[in-house]
Amino acid sequence: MIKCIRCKHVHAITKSGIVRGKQRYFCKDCNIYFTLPDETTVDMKHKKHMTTIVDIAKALNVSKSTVSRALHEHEDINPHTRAAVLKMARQLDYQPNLLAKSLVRSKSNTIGIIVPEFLTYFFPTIIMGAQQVAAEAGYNVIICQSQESYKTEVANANVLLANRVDGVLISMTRETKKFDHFKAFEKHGIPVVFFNRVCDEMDTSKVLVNDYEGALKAVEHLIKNGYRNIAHIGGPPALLITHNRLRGYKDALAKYKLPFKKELVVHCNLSKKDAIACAEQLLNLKQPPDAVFCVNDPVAIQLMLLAKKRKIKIPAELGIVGFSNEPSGEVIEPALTTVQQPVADIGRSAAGILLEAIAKGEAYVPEKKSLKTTLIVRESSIK
Amino acid sequence: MIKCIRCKHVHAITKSGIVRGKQRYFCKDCNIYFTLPDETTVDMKHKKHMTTIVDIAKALNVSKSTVSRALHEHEDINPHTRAAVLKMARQLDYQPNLLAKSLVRSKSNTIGIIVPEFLTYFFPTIIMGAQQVAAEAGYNVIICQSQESYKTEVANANVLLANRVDGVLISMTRETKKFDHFKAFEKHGIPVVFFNRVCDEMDTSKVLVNDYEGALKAVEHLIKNGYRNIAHIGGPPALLITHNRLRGYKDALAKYKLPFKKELVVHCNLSKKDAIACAEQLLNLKQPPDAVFCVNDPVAIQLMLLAKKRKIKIPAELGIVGFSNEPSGEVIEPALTTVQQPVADIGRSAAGILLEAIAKGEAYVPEKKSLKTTLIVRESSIK
DNA sequence: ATGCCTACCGGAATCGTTTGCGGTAGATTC
DNA sequence: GAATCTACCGCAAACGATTCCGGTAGGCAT
Repeated sequence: MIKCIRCKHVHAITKSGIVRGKQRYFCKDCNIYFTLPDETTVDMKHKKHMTTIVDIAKALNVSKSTVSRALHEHEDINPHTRAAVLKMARQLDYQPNLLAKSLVRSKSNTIGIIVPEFLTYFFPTIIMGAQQVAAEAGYNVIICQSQESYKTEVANANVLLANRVDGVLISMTRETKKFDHFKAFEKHGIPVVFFNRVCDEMDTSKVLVNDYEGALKAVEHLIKNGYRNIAHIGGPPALLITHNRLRGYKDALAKYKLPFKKELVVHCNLSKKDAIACAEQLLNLKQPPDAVFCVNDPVAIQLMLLAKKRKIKIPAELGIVGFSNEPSGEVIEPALTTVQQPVADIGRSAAGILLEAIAKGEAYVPEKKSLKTTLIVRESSIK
Repeated sequence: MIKCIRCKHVHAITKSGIVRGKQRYFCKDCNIYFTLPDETTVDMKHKKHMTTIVDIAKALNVSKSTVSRALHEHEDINPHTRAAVLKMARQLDYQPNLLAKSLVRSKSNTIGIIVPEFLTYFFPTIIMGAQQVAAEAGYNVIICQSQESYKTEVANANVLLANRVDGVLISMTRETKKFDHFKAFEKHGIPVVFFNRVCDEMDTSKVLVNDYEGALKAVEHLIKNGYRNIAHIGGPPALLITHNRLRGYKDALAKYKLPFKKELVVHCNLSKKDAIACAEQLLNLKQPPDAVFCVNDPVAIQLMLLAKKRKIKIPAELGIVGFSNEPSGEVIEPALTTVQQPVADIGRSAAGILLEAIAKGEAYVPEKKSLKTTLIVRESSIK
């Protein structure tokens, strides 16, 4: 018969429905409902248990507060107990549970990064830089790829929010036009730093390279080397870099009183295929350029490949300058002159600013940082 | 005068030392110690509060259990209350606190990745692949760079342990000879999958590319193209890939009854400097090789650069094959023949296996996966 | 002996969830 | 009409830390 779990009697037991698959009983004496403990499931308590501070506390017969204090060089602790705790912690190889710590401190020591993609060397390098700085400060990094899609970018933001990151580094999608998902961070006091693809509508810190200046230097270099009919293969119009580099190109021409011819400017969506198309378009001109400033190195390389195929002599008949200094530019012949961006520095700067913002909290005032570019002169641009 | 916080009287109060900078009192009547509440610190409770389930619960006048259940399509919930909860959650724009969830579930939905470096395109691409499948399964990724240092690798492992990751993806340092930091994962039931630089001493899943087969194909290709005195620049002896590629090299020679000459095999630590040194060593031989199979593309490129400097004709006088198909190999002249590895697939496979291991728990049996390579024939190896 | 001090230690609340199980109202059954 | 059922809901205990503050033992002065 069924015994009441309290009075241990059997006389006043009645059934009382089935809950969650198990028969429930009611003891009229004790006025209590109960179900029988599950006999089937054997003690599967053999889960790999990680040692906690209570384990240490028990082993030493002290309270967990004491253990916690010992582990954090709190003043209210006897050096002897402290030593004992430290020793025991090592013995049981204790690993603090950062999740619990984050929960109670409401600080996760984690920063989030949202980048549009991860394929080129560009973003990985930035992330590496950021990760280095973060790691030194004891921060972890959660990385999200938005895949150039607004929708996943919003999802990414929510993931980071849900993980209670202490700050976020963002390079936007090229299709992002609404910014509520970014503003959500601000609303909760989570600092945000944009890099590269920045958001003008938000009053946060921003890190980018001085594209304008880089482009100016590049084109100026071509002019100084005797090129006069200089073309430009630009990037997609939606991107800020496109405008800035184009502006640098124009201003360099203006500075040396060279005419701006709009047939010498074409826009490329940065795919390999389109790069070749743009190159062809320029080389097919009745009056083809004697030099081209390209929006980035891959485009420059496609142009160079095409020119070589057509037996156009580089740099004698065609000077080429790229942008971004990718490894390939170094080994191609002739070696590609390019504008180097301090890629890892972008990540480092952004992370540094972010950590500062996290530390200062409310008191922090956003800053804009513009990183310098340097022209790397190789063979492709020296007549 | 000082009033007792309980009896509100002043007659039985005596001082009782100073704790944490504040005067403490003792009421002999109530037998109670107390300090005066701090008047100075004004209510700074205006911290940005994120809405929690109790906020929702209060707003709806239900218990937090009900809210939790409503949010998780639990069966014990009335569709109406569920709808109300969902609506209110949206109104207050509730973001679940994953830290708290992880704590109680003892499952963080996070996987860790330890890679030796982050500079080449190789590891970023793997990570991207892994990150993709992880994200699809709702997992976050924490990335650590060991910087090819055993010490930081151990530190990385501890970080991941402390963050209670559910699983780990590892590509070892080349100097790692002790594996306790890896075994710690096993001890706590955290599955580990090695990729690329695997650890033979551990009985876990491993993902790598079929280096042996790739090397075999590469050298066979050289032989078929008429090269007879084929050298090999290998990697550091500590790495498995070094052995496998060397084995492929040897077996290819044997297959075609070509003699193995040990002076034609040199080992390179993969740095640029050492690559040049190795290349020089081979080219300086009394009887220099007529072809070289290199452990990877960067090494092959350094060799090619040196050979070109010495006016050695490639591929006529020297055939070269690399390994890993890096972008630079495509633009160098002559274009580099290489063995392509499915890089992103490594990450995807490893992450897939890891997720499976996490899901199956104890029941999981480790597997070894070997990914196929493909030989990409370009110009540097066709006489 | 009586205050008051210092130097520690422990109890308990808290962070935001999940979850086992007890409780209850109203319907249904015998 | 009593026993039993269904369909919910709420209480409270975890999870593993941190931290506020009360408690206590022993020392020193008066």
